[in-house]
Amino acid sequence: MHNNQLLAHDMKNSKHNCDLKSCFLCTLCLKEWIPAIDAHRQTIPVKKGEVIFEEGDAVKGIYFVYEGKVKVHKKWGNDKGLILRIANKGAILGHRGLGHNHFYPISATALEPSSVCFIDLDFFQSTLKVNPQLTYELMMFFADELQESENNMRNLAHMPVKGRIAQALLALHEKFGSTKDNGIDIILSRQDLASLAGTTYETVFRFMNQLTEEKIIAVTNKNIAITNMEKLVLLTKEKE
Amino acid sequence: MHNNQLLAHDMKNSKHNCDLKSCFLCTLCLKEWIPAIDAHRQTIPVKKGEVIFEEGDAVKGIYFVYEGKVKVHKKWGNDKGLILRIANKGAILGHRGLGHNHFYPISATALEPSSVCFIDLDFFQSTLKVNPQLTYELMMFFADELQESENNMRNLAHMPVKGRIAQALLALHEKFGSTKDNGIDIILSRQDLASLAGTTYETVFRFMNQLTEEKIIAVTNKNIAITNMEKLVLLTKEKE
DNA sequence: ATATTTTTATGATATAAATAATATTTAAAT
DNA sequence: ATTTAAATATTATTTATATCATAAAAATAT
Repeated sequence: MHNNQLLAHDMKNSKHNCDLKSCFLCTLCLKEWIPAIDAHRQTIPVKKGEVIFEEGDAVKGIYFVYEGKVKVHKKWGNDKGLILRIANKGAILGHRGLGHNHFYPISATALEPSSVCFIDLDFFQSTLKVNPQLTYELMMFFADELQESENNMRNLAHMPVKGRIAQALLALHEKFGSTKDNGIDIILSRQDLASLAGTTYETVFRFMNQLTEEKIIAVTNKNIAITNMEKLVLLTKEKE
Repeated sequence: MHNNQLLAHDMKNSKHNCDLKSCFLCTLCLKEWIPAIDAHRQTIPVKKGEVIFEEGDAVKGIYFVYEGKVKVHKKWGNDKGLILRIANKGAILGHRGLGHNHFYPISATALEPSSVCFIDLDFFQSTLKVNPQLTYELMMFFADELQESENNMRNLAHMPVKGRIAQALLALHEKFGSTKDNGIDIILSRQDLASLAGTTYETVFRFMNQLTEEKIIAVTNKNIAITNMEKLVLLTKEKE
């Protein structure tokens, strides 16, 4: 459904094609296989806010982010949700659609103008067969993701909201680094930050104010800078 | 003199050693590799409540459950925790220790007298190299686990406790089936059920009473029977 | 340039679920 | 067999966080 629209776009934009050497797929494949990837990939430009695939869609293939940032999220009802991950340059996307369920368990939405590379499922399966190293690393990647997911699960169950917000900020800082003025190099709406910490907009608003008052963070426009890393880390630590 | 000892030892082992054809590992390996597994495996009996490995321990290898049930859990503070999974016969255990972090992110504790098969990491890595099919299926298994973990994450973030308890009971029923008298075929303490639903003992106590009053479940001794599946499922569907 | 939608701001109120406190039953250990 | 420890039962109280309500400011579309 969404894919049809997206596929229609890609013919025009060949200038944004990736360099075939920096993403999860290309760095882990035999170099002899790269031409095959080149022949099968489809580069798809996505606008900010555009949905790449949606929870419940049949899995047709797998994506790699060439440019931009994409949020991976799950819905609950029609106004709540949870962001599970933010995929950036080079990251694999849609791999949750592998496994024995052939429908995406999550949605992917661009947070900024992005460009993703699409590989259809059949070709991806062949790629796995031809590249055991890729299969192995994909397995390892899943192991890491599972570990992180279960950490987050434990945090949702037991860590107070303020700690979860702190944790989210630390993870964003770790993943996206900081700009020249020490701000975390990603722009997120407060609602998205709330969905990342598993809470509501209002609660994020309140605690962000509190963190600012405590001089643990500094917010300029939409840019968040961590000014007291120790205290922020302390907030994520279990008590007693 | 040695003979008697050996005989006794053999008898003990043959009773508890696995048949090399039913677990995750053995069903997915080339049959030619089975003797190698046989030579490297170590069967370990574990008592009820015994810790097989603990969160933070260095990863030495991987386990397969031959007999019994093992809870996989994460700690928070020293009195709180979260059960992530209950591994039963045939299941792989400790695979969260694969990935790039070489310390177990979780603990494994036997819920009943069990028997597990230990494979050291080096040999397991060789096994993966020799058996691409195993690597592939392990990757798929991780994909499934990640999907389940993220479902649970969303539920922890948004589903009310009663729904999460319902969800936990449904998952237990799905996984362990039921005894002749329609009870879910696992005995869990209320505290473990609480840790599985991500809540406290008292809250589980309250809602289990409520579910019993509503004739959705029936509890006899420690055995839980689902008497109204539809209503139980409905509780997991209530949004907003 | 103006209308409309989305995001942000902020206090008041409601409530779900945790915590606390205590009694009792059951299981494990000496 | 008896002490000790662990699991269960139960109600009252507290608190953390969501919900509600409303307004202003930005951003996006017309």
